[in-house]
Amino acid sequence: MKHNADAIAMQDIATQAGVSKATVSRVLNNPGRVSLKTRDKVLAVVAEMGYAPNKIASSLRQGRSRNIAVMLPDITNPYFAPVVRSIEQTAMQRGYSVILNDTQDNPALEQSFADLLHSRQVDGIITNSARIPVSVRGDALPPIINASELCDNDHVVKVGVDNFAIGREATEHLIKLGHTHIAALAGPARLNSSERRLQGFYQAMQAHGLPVAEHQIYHGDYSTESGVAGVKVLMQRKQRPTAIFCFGDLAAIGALHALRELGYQVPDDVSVVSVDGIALGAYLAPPLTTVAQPLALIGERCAQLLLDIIEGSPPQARTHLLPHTLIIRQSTAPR
Amino acid sequence: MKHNADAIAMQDIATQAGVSKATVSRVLNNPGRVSLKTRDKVLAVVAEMGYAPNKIASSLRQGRSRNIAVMLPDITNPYFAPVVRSIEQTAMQRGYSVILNDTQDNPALEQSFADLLHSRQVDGIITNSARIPVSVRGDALPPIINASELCDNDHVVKVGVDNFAIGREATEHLIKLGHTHIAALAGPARLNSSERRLQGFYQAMQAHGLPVAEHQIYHGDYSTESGVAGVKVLMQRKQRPTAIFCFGDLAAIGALHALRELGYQVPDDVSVVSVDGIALGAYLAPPLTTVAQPLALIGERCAQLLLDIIEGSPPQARTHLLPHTLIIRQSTAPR
DNA sequence: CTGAAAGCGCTAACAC
DNA sequence: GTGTTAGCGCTTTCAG
Repeated sequence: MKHNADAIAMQDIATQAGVSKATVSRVLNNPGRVSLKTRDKVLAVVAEMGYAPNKIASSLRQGRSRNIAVMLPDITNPYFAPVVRSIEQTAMQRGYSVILNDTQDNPALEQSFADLLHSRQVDGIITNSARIPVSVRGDALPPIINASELCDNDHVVKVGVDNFAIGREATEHLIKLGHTHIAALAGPARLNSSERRLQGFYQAMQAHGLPVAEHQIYHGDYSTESGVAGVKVLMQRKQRPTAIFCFGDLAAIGALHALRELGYQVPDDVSVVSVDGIALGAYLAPPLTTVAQPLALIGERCAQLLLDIIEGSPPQARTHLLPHTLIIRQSTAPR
Repeated sequence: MKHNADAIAMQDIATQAGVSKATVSRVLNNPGRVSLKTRDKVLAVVAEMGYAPNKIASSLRQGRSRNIAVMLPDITNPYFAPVVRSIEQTAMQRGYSVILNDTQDNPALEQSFADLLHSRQVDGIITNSARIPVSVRGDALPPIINASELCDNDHVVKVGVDNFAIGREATEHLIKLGHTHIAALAGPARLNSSERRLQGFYQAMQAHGLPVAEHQIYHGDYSTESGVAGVKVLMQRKQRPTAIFCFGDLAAIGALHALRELGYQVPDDVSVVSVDGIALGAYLAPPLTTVAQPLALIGERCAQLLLDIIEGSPPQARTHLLPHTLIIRQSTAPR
């Protein structure tokens, strides 16, 4: 006996309960429209036979899958895990399932995942890349949420943080501690998040009359390895920084590691501030000062907005910026 | 114009290309059975109209969804992310999508996710919990892979590591370094992985004539917080350990943190060895000695086995134990 | 409040 | 090599 060869269909329930398929369907989806008596009878048979409606058939008939896709560059980055978890929870509460797409930041893969929408396998997509893989035209909002890395397409709903303010506040924290030689261990120049943080950095420096030279900036890729590499470069430049602003916690972990290897004490010799607020930050040596993003909230908001669009209640606002928080721990100290 | 109101169906392609639906379907699924000429014509029309077959309809007709579900207790644990990524990649290569289920270790949720299988939304499940949420009877293998926490049901295919050997080898590493007072910061007693590692620990200690008392064991829950709590308890017991065997890297991170706070030097005062091999381990202070699990391989194997079962080629072996590796870094040192 | 019937878009026999 | 036909299992008019 094949484990699923004994599939029970709605017709079986109907026959057994002495009603029609239509009535069984109503009991399951619109209990209100059925008399209490038949309802109980049907429910009893359903329970007895262990019946579960075939969701594929239901999807086909209704023209929607009740699935959404989450596209992200790397599920291995601790930044994304809480976001995904929160998306999944919210979706589940609203009756949707989440299909995960780790794109490894590969445009070809992003495109292939976008076909899920086209082939009706998902009703919408939350993408954490600025490359919107679907042609967006017309006046209706497409069922797409653009998170983390925001694109500049006005027809797409975006959820993120104010990276400019984050860059400014992280830098100001360092400046207030008396640092004047501050290096920035940035992300890829092509990424919006990195560019905005960098602008915030420049603006804070300028506002305090602090000059910024090219050699104070290092462009990595947000990875731990790039944090290591960045520190090695930044610390051997003529004007050695007394503080480093890392654009992501993963890079900061690498930076802390490299600084330690080079024999510098954090925060005594060098202060380190970063961005993201991953859970592990509190357990690093030293515990990391960071501008935390509301990861769970970002995920929840993405899911709510996407499902609202899918279900016909598109939001008024296109861009949703969520609040960040500077968490001061022990990786920063007065100069 | 609704963005998807203009859905193109296979019939449209057929009409446009002057052939029947069936031929279009063949071109897309069995190109070999169609003449080169019609094939080209159909493909041209498909490309021109931007057609993508409705996967829901195909699924309904074929009786399989080409989706699989991955159930895990917490996507936020760095142990799972690489496993999931690898599952996703393998599944994609074989034409399947992955539905993610973060169960938060909640049996009720696990059950509700198992209904995905029942309602035909997925063709199989990879579960990282020992609670198999589907009644398994009969001789055929159910489309379920049990990973990480292995259950003792012989009808289920299991993928994991040899936790007994891991426990033994981690402990022996410490013993070889001259440690005799070794504490174990274990996981929940109800979990198979923790119990096996603990048995391995006992066996190694016994084999070297080292006594183990109750007070050398602390049962946490694999979390960072439990690592902190465990160290605080273990270090204030009469016979203070000179080495701690943490049953997971996350707990080890907490342990390292707590040890630092209590003023102990690792590895000078206390050695720490752990299990998992998460990427961050190499960047901790000090870099963590750990018994690494082959995370990507585990994920890949889970996916391959599940898809093999789904596609009718069930494996001969029920239990698949994958190789672990002791990675010696700087958190352990001679007594 | 309930049933009959149509059909979502596709694939797989089965003919030709 | 290609077309015709019959559903997959469900939901939803439309009658009654």
